[in-house]
Amino acid sequence: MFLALEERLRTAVAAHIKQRYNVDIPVVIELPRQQEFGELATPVSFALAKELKQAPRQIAMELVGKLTDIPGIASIELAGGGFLNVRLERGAYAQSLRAGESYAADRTPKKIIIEHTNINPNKAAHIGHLRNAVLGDTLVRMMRALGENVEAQNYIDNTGVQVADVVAAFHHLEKMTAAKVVELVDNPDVRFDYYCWDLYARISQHYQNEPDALAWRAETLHAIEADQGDLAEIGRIVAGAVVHCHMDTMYRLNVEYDLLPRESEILHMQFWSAAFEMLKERKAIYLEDKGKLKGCWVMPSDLFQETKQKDAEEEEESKFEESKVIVRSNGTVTYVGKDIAYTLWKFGLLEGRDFHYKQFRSYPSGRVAWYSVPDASDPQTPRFGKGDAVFNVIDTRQSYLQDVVKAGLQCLGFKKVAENFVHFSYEMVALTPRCCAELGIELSEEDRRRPYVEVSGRKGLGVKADDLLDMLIASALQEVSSRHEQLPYDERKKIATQIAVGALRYFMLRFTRTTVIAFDFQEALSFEGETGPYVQYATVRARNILRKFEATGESMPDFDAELTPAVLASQLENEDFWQLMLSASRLHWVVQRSINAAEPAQLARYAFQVAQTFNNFYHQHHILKEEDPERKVFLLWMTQFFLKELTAVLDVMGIEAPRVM
RNA sequence: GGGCGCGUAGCUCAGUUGGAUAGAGCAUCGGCCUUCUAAGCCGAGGGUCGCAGGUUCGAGUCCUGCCGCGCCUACCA
Repeated sequence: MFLALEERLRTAVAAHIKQRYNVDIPVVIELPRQQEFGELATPVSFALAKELKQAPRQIAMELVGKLTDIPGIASIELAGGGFLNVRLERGAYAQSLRAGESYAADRTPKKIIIEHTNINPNKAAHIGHLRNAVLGDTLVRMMRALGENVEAQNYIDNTGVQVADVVAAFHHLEKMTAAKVVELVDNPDVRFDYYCWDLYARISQHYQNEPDALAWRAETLHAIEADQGDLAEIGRIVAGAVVHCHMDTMYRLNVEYDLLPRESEILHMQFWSAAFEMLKERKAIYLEDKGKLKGCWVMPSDLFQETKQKDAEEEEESKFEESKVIVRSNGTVTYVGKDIAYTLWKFGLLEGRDFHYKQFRSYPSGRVAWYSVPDASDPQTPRFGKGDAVFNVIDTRQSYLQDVVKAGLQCLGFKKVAENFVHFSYEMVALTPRCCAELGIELSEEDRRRPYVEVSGRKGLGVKADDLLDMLIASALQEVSSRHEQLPYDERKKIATQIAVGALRYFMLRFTRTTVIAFDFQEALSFEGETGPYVQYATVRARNILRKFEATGESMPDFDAELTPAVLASQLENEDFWQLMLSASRLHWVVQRSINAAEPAQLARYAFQVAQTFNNFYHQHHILKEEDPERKVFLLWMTQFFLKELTAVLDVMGIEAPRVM
């Protein structure tokens, strides 16, 4: 609703400017800094002043006189040096909200592929992976809220170095056969992903101490690629079991997937050979015949890096900018090469190549996660891939590689496609030195002086996702139990879990993508202030009002009959009421803005602000004690409206609204 | 060396594609529970927006230079 009004205003102003001044300038619509200024504002007169060489205030005055009769808008006023402040028709606005007019996309949905999570299936998920999954899943939900057709993919690198290292560790350090590893997976007393976490740290340490052991890695990688023997078998077991662990962990956080494409199938279906032919044909890569990259197929660096002009001397010195190897001299393809092939598939550009699919698991929501298999697709398989746009949620450290992939698309002549290939990057989650101390991790003198230390799977340095979630649940459960002793344990546990997930998802979302999260237990475990539970608590308060009202024996009024446009208009003269309703009605507008800005943190911030507005309102107006019957009916409807809207906001963030708290 | 990013209150962070008086949370101090749940509300103190120039009606935001910090710059992924 708000989104539609903003759009209407923008169009009207732009049309008028075009007609009267014959100027095409972008009309910026913003929220006024202070609410007394109205609901919307535009500084367009300033931009126009520059264009027309006239005083902004003069232009603004002319505009005010002409911009009348825009439906839904009560007035436009001149303010300051030339701002146009816009006030909405409160009654009409409320009327449309009450009638349940909601956002409806008036365009055909686009197919959007969002890849996120992508954890190497060789160890438990940690807090860094959580940021990825929460950002990715929230992006998925935001796009769906705007009506897009979204496919959530979680890419499984089950044939890479990381899996190989753990496989080698099982074989060489643990002396386990494939059968023994299966026993371990089936042992209910062992958390397999945690076991692998420790094992991975162990073998990484072992490689450091005895570099000769690195031969194990090569041997294992070879076995996995050839898909033969006990090592390959262990590889399948490890990757398969750990993926299940990750899926369980993510499901605890309300994260669901549509498709798990696996690297083994990208190899098996020979996506690469098709991509290789395309790249060679388009001369995007060439066979290096000299220097240290002799024998490799490489992509020249100028294709994916913008470099300044340099004189010969500098060129001589520059040993850092080199071509990117796509195919190694031994003929094997690098990760980037595979990713180019996979990206081509995502856009439906790998003709004649597709995965085969089977069901991986189904969720209680009804969604089914599929995964790629080497042969024999399930006949029920939906259509995967062929995206209009692709978002890769990958941390910023991989920007370089994502640039190479994008350059690959451009070189192949897919310019438009490359524009719709988005690296949705974000900064890492690091540990504060204090956090390391709490975990009992010894740091070097140098690291202790840093603001934060990078999480490292190789070093086993990190906070596991499930551990953090367990801590949050335990903490929330204590609080819930102290407040609701009489509730059955299962119920309390369920609420505690909702609160824990709310706290965790909100924590991961409230930072903008470019901010390094220096993880701190105290901050992450907080349920007060700008947190998920604060927002959840506001919904519980609203729910309590409605519940208490019904407990008095009164039945809910017939809002349709009682809340006439005149009643709405008169009640909304109260500024508090108007601000709350306005604030709660902006979800789609905020989602659209968050997507435009590529910044889910804006949505989190909005949720907090709406909750804050409600809490303020809650303290000032006692609804159940309201004596004016008309006002009481109105406030009950407002409460209901607020509850519905804030619940919807939380849902876009993947956070549930608990029944009680 | 080059690329990307960051630097805003004691701490952690926002700052709406250049706009109106720079905002939150935490922490500190002071109020508010016989009230629809205090996981809350109200109030106070706290700022050279890293530094120096520039662009303009207007700069925390854009440009240049410098300082500090982080990441990337593999025939690993």
